[in-house]
Amino acid sequence: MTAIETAVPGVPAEGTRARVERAALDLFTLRGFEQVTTDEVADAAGISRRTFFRYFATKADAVWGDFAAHVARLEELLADADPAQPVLGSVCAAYVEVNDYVAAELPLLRERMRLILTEPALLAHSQLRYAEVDRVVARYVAARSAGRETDLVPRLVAATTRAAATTAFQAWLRDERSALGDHLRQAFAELTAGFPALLR
Amino acid sequence: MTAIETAVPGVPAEGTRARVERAALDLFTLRGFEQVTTDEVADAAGISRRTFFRYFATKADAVWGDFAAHVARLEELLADADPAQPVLGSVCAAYVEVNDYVAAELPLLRERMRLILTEPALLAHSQLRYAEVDRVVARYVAARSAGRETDLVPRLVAATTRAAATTAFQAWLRDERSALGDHLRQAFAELTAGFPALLR
DNA sequence: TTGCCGCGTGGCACCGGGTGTCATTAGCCT
DNA sequence: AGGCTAATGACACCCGGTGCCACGCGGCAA
Repeated sequence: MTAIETAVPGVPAEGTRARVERAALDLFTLRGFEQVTTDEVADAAGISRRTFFRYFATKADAVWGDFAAHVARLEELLADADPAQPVLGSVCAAYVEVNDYVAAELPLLRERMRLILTEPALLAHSQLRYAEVDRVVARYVAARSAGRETDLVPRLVAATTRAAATTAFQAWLRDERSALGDHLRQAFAELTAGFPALLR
Repeated sequence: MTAIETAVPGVPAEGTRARVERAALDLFTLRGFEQVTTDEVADAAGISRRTFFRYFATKADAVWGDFAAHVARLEELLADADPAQPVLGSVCAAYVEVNDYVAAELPLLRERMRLILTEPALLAHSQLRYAEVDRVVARYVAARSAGRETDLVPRLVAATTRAAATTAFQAWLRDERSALGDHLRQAFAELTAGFPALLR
């Protein structure tokens, strides 16, 4: 496969990153993450393998988009949360809001998340990304409950809410027509109420 | 570094696996997972690199011991659980019991878990191992609640209880003299009660 | 215009994890 | 003794990731 546009050295590239992401997503979705080499992705995007690794630290990073901005937004939402609201409620609300995408972005999100939650190598890698999210949440809970970020409860809230969110994403992926927000709210409702669906 | 015992080809090896695990654990703990090559581990254990990968599918697998047996025991505990007990309680109890180690095994467990939860590459890899655990738990919850393994609630229980268990392990690692069971019970108590520690 | 410089780029060599293949060797069975 | 099985080790290879260097474009100053 050859390049659509030949890259010009010395030029700021202007949209190269997005083009590489598209090529990566397409190839990974089509043939599977492990079956595609970084050489092929780079080639499809019209850059060299070496340059690919200047845009993305690892092969896996090419599917995450601007995840750092996502985490930053979550952090802002938590910082702006009403202190009168319960801590756990604020965390869940922030998760719901940060994942409130406009309709046009949903297909891309689906593609990303399908890869991340389906491909073993990407699922493993996700743990490293989600660790950043956990730290943000744990820090917030610690601050609100006058504890330390490394205490059991802040970490527990971070780990379990994130697990719930991930599970909601899985459910969303399985049902093409469902709304992500509904799954998230249902998952958090179960979690915060101690799984009432299991009472019998 | 040279071998303690030179391996004899054709002989069943008898304890080679355990020797490799020890060498790996020692080296990883001493110098860090990524800083040690599989060549060095193999050499320290007196085998070739190629043979190392016959005992362990990946470098990371050398720190997990017989994890499949661990998962199998959890599955048995769940199968033998009292059907009169609440589902969630059975899952938590099984987690506590499967992690009820005799004192002599605790230092080894600490070493393993410290590596797994501290080294980024191992933390990422852990996701793949824990996915097996999640499936076992989700299957049990689905069976008890007349649902499917892929439904939201079974997956949710599996993901959140496992997240709670992992968090308990982290707390245990931070406190040298604490009991793992105490952390697990406390984490599960918080989880199943909807985090009462956060009420204010 | 000429010459210099910064920077994105690509080529290349290298490292390390992981795999397929093949020859070697020992124990065992007949 | 001869043949079979199974564990091993050597070798070549693939691929992700990195360090290094040379190239070429645009911009800037003289």
